[in-house]
Amino acid sequence: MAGMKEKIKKVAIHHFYKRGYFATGINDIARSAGIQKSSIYYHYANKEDILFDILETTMEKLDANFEKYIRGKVSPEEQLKAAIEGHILFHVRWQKETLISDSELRGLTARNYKTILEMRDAYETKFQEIIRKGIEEGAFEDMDYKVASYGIITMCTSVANWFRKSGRLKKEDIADIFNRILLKGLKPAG
Amino acid sequence: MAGMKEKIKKVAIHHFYKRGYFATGINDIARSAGIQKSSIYYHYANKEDILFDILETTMEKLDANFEKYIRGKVSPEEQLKAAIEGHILFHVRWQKETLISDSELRGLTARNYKTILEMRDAYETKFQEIIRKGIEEGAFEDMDYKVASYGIITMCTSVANWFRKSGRLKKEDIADIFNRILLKGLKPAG
DNA sequence: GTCTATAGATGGATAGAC
DNA sequence: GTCTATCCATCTATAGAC
Repeated sequence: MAGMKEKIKKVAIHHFYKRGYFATGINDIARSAGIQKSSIYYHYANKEDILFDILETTMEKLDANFEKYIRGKVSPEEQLKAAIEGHILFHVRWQKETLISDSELRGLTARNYKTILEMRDAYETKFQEIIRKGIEEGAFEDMDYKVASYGIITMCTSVANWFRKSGRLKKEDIADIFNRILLKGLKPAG
Repeated sequence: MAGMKEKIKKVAIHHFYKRGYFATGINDIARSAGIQKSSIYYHYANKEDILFDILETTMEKLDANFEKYIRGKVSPEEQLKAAIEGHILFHVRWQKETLISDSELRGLTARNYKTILEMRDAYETKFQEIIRKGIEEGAFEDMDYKVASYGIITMCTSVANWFRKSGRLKKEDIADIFNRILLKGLKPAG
């Protein structure tokens, strides 16, 4: 069937999100895709390969999303605000995928693990550079820019954990609240 | 052997932290504890029971830690600062346990899951109440206190993910940086 | 490209001796 | 309180027919 690989990926995302990678069996994925488990192996070399596919494409999309939001922004303040907004909206839009990216890295063997980690590090470095430059220019308070970036990124990543489309607030509201706290928090006092 | 239950718990924490709950076998735990896997079942009813024991005692200690730090603090600002400091230092002190608490809840069946979730909700509510009161009194900017608390708690929880004892900064430095960003970020602008 | 059948390993858990 | 032995379910992955 054409598109079966995409279907397998889609149902795998659902299961990895709901129960976790190790708790999900090839059988669960096959059943949800409407095929026999052996047919999975025509499309993917093994179970880890499915996870890696999900993580790799998610990281690629996350990076493209960053570049889209940052385009045209010049000052560190503008850039950070755009980066935070983009990061939050992405984690709402791709809630399942980002949650898997955040919690299932241990399912990867050394080589694949390294690949994804390098992509994540490259992404975090972009955030860090914005903050580092902002501190350098005096737009942000002097502080350890790496620790600050860890905290900021994780805070924004967390929306994937608790955001509900049926909730009181829209995703744009969340982005506004977090941006208000974080930008004010980074600016030099009085 | 006296203390074997504690030993099992200790090596289980190590394995759950390193590889995750589902990826860890009863055999791994038994080997690390220096006994046969069947002997595990003299001390614990089943595998999940070990996980539940870890999560329950961690949540109890986290709550006691909160109360210890909050004691004597009156204003919302003082209280939030103390709560944040206590939360961060706890997550550094009990790094493995808190990381498991944060990522292995899915290993629990319904009843146990509910128990731990209620403990976590009660803890988060204490944070939320501080922020809600601070907004009410005008000490903090008017914003959705629940969303703010989710972000703040997750940001502080994140230290369990990346803090290294061998790193450049001491745990107290991290607490200072985060408190500076967050308290300034919550205070009304100008 | 999907199927049936099954290999081969490992998982959690129990029985009963000591 | 720990052991040996074992049951039985489940898991990933492969072989080979269609």
